[in-house]
Amino acid sequence: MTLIQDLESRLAAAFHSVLGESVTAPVVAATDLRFGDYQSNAAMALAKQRKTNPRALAEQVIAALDLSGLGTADIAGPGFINFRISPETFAARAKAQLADPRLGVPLTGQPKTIVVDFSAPNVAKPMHIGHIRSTIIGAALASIARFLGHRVITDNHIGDWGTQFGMVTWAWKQCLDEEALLANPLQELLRLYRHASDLSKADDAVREACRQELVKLQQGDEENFEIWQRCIELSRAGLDKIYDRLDVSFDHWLGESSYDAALAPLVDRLLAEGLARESDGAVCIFSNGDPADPAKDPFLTRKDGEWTDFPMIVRKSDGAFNYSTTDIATVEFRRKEWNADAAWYVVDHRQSQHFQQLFAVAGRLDCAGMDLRHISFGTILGTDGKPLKTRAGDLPQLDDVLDEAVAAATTAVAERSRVETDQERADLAELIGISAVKFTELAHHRLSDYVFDLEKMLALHGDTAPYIQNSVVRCRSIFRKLDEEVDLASVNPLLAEDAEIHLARYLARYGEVLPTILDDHRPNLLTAYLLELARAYHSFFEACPVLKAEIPVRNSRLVLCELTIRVLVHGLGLLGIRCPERM
RNA sequence: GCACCCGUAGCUCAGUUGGAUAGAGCACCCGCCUUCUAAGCGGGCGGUCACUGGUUCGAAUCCAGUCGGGUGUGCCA
Repeated sequence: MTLIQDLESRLAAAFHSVLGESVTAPVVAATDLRFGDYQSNAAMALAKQRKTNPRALAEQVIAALDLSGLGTADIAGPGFINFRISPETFAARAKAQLADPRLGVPLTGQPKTIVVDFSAPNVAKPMHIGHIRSTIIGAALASIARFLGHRVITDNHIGDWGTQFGMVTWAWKQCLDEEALLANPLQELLRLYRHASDLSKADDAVREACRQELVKLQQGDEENFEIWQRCIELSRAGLDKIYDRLDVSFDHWLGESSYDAALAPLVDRLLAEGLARESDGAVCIFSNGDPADPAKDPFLTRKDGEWTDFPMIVRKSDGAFNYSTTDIATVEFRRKEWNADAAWYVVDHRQSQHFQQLFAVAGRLDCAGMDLRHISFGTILGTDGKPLKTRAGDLPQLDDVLDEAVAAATTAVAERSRVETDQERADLAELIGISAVKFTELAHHRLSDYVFDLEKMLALHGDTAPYIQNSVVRCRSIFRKLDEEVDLASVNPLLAEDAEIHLARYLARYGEVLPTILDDHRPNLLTAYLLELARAYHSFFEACPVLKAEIPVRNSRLVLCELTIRVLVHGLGLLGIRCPERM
């Protein structure tokens, strides 16, 4: 049980004895430590409902409140109830947390089967900087949900059956450079894609030819299928390399092509059941009048002063299926085969309209009970405040960005690091460079656009991954210099100094912070917490010598050190970030 | 036109169901390494939370409107 849970149940009991009925009395971490450790505003809210005096109610509740073994409570202002946790309580918490493999984090009361759909790059194109948000946020949310006790299935729904394959296939037949393909497969595939893409923008005949190549592929043409297969193999190897580097993996790689066989029957069924109909040669799903407000209807749009149809196209007039078709087939598969209760789509905000339609369609099918979420995110900007691009006007490739980050980290390591061998320095630079990129990504609110600034990301100080990693490294250094075995499990910590109490206070919050992340799918709540904890540790480190302290105090401090390492390493681990031994 | 997202310190960003004097980091200024890793610590400077109304004991947060920015808007994904 977390401190908040403990306080809430005791507070609820006190309210019950005063009011004679059950009420919920939320407790939150205090907004300002001057007021205490935790606070509840419940007396004000409940007094308002009952039209009584909030302060008087709070006083009655406090009189009835049993906080034995926790701390004290008092009333402030119009009726805030402030809780002050005793150092002894924090000490006991630290001891228990150290003995708990879950570090004080409760399991969810309602475990669900959740499919997390993230990353999902288009095959035949190298991953670019835009893929990093989905990949990093998705991986973090998946591992957090899993740790909290959900059954999580991660699925890389790669784009391997869409229009870009028509383009690549067309260009492959026109101008494939076999030598270049062997030397650098992804670059050659990208060249082919760009070649076709550029030409088809200017030339309708090329555009049509590309479309036809896709139709042939989807209809089982042997030559096109062979080309497709080779593209997939080559691309997959390139993608694996990047995922290794990012330390990201998936339970499944069920791309669009996995659903190929389901597409035609799906469209037939939609037609037969009257859920879709033909329009301009395409098969489309239209509004069914729900919701009644046309502004909220994802199948309507306003044009020339009238609400007009904005259908979801499930079969194009050329006969090919598209993204919408595979997505409907995919959600049905996840429901039926995996028995999923929920699916989280970690995809950028520009596709929100698509997901509104998809979710509405799922509701009309057998997926009605599923909790479908579009976990959208904003755009990555350059330092000029505009969407990040290379000089050529494309998005920078992810591998190049990671290389740049590692190069910057290499310089920093050369200047600062205490590690000795070249190999250690190279490993450390790779770790720090990539950690910094990942952490920066996770530290932002996912919905806001953010400026991608390598220099700040790899800063030697400030709110960055290295700041947290450094606190772990400093902490580990103490244990390295400790010249005896200490049985930390048997230590009963004593907390006297402010810095010790403050550190223990933040350690106790780990189990309170983690579950809140899933309320709105916000990994940045965890980065903020870890930064606070690292800050508390650095302050403690300066103020409270460990090895020089007398035995009982020293052992207390060792408990705090060990627990800090565990929480920081665990928290960073959930975010997909490792800690070095030294730096 | 319509829909969605955003507007907080010079810069980059936090701010959990509405809470108390709105917080970090960077930059700038002043201190701290013969003592466990200075990628650190302590202190200072810095904001009319875009604007206007409303809801109430209380609003950066909720509602309405205005201004500014971004994104999407029938066969791309």
